Amino acid sequence: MSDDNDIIRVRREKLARWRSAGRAYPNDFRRDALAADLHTRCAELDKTALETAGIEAAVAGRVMLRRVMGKASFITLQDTSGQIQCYLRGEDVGADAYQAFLDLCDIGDIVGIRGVMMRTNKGELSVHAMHFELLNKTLRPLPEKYHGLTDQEVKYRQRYLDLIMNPQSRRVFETRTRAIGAIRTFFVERGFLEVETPMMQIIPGGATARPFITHHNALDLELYLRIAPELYLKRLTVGGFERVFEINRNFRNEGLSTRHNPEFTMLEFYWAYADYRDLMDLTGVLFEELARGVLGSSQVTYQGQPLDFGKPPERMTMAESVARHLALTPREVEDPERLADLLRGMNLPVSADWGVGRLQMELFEARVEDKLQQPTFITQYPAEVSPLSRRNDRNPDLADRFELFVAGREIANGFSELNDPEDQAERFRHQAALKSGGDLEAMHYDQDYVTALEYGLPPTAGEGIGIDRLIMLLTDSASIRDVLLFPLMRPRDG
RNA sequence: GGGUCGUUAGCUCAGCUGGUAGAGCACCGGGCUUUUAACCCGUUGGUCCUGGGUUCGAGCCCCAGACGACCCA
Repeated sequence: MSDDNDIIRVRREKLARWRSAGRAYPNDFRRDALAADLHTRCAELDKTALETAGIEAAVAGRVMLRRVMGKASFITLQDTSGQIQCYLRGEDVGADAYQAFLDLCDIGDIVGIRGVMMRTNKGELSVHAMHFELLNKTLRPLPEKYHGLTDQEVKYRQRYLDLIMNPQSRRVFETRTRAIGAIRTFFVERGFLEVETPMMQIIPGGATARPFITHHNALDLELYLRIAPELYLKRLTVGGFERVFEINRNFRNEGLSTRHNPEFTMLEFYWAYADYRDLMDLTGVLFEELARGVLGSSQVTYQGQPLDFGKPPERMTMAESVARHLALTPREVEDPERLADLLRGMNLPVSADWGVGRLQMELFEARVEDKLQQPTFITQYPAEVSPLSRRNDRNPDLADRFELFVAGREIANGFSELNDPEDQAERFRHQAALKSGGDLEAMHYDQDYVTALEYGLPPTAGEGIGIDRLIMLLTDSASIRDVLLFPLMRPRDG
């Protein structure tokens, strides 16, 4: 980052010469063609056909490569669509402009070129320049032209360099945008209304997580960055928006990892007169359509592992999955003593007040979760860890809830919503007790939300899908940082 | 939080058993009118991550720390 190396000093001198020549940082160059479009338009035209066609083009972009051969030069220009070669000669662009190119223009600079399409002897499509103009003299050199930028940290900290140098990185973020667009279309087509709900909340709700705290001066009020939009979206369902969704940021005050960034993007949607089984059906369709629409195939390769989104994901209860992966009998997997022994045998903490469901879930997280490679729905979560979920009709200790796992990771979480205000009040009281007992992730009691439920939430199902993790799957990215344009990084000191 | 690996020129990387700090690209000067990682000739450029220690002498060995990547919890 230092300013005192020779390369930057020389470039500053070139900038000074450009300024004194009169017209630095011009703003009037108008481009009429993109590199990729020129390649398409001229694909069928050979060298002689182009000579007679006389196709004119004005291109602009960043100089990525530069090959000077005395009185003639080639540069490789990169714009938003791709790259195109340009051919410059003094006798075409004018002696002064060509000299300015030789003296002032480096790799990385932004230039504008007007000329005629041609092909070189080797057949490469090029813009034969009739006009050359420097549009921005850059002061810092780009990363090395052949190896490019490979340093992970620099890619994250200076994403613009990554985007200039690595078309694969560009593609990841283009895919991200296309996928989110496809998700929007999917829900809009099915009658869901996209809404925005508060990011700054007086009571952070909708998930068990530690929030970020901030302060509103005028009201002298502690505010929390939201950990989930859930309780607001369900208020809207009370209000008669029977199908709503939101794609937006959540904030959770937890550590950084290849799967966690403190701010991340979540899709949540709520669907009145549906239940958690309807959600699983819809989710299977969504994932298949996304893979097909964005990647062109329902077969996805993630980190060398084939994933099949072409058929509905397998469904398994949590108890079944634990029994299967730990080779337990149906009787054993319902035996709290047996389950607690297993946990203790793995050096995992066990609390005396955990029921069978919670014990199963701890074993699930320890031994099963990361083995679920193919898309799999795990159903029947313990009600005690699902304070916003409707209880199962046959077993009130279980919730009508599922999570979707792909490549060993939780991607989605959905359930039939708890719309019994008295049960909800009871669950909040339990959460508040945990909170005062020191559980930093437990929920607050949200009276305003209970009041909304007292006006009547229709029977509703709701789901959240972690968009970043989904994009990781679709782009074969190993780290969440690879799908976030600006992941949180510890500041550099000095 | 634990483990492994890494940090050397603007960039990508070498650097032997501890003995004057290296290459390619970029930059600078020269040559070159269809090159394409252009090429040819000649230069310039260093807080070897930081701080201690061992040693006649440390990029290299030892200790501590910072930062990063990966794996694990």
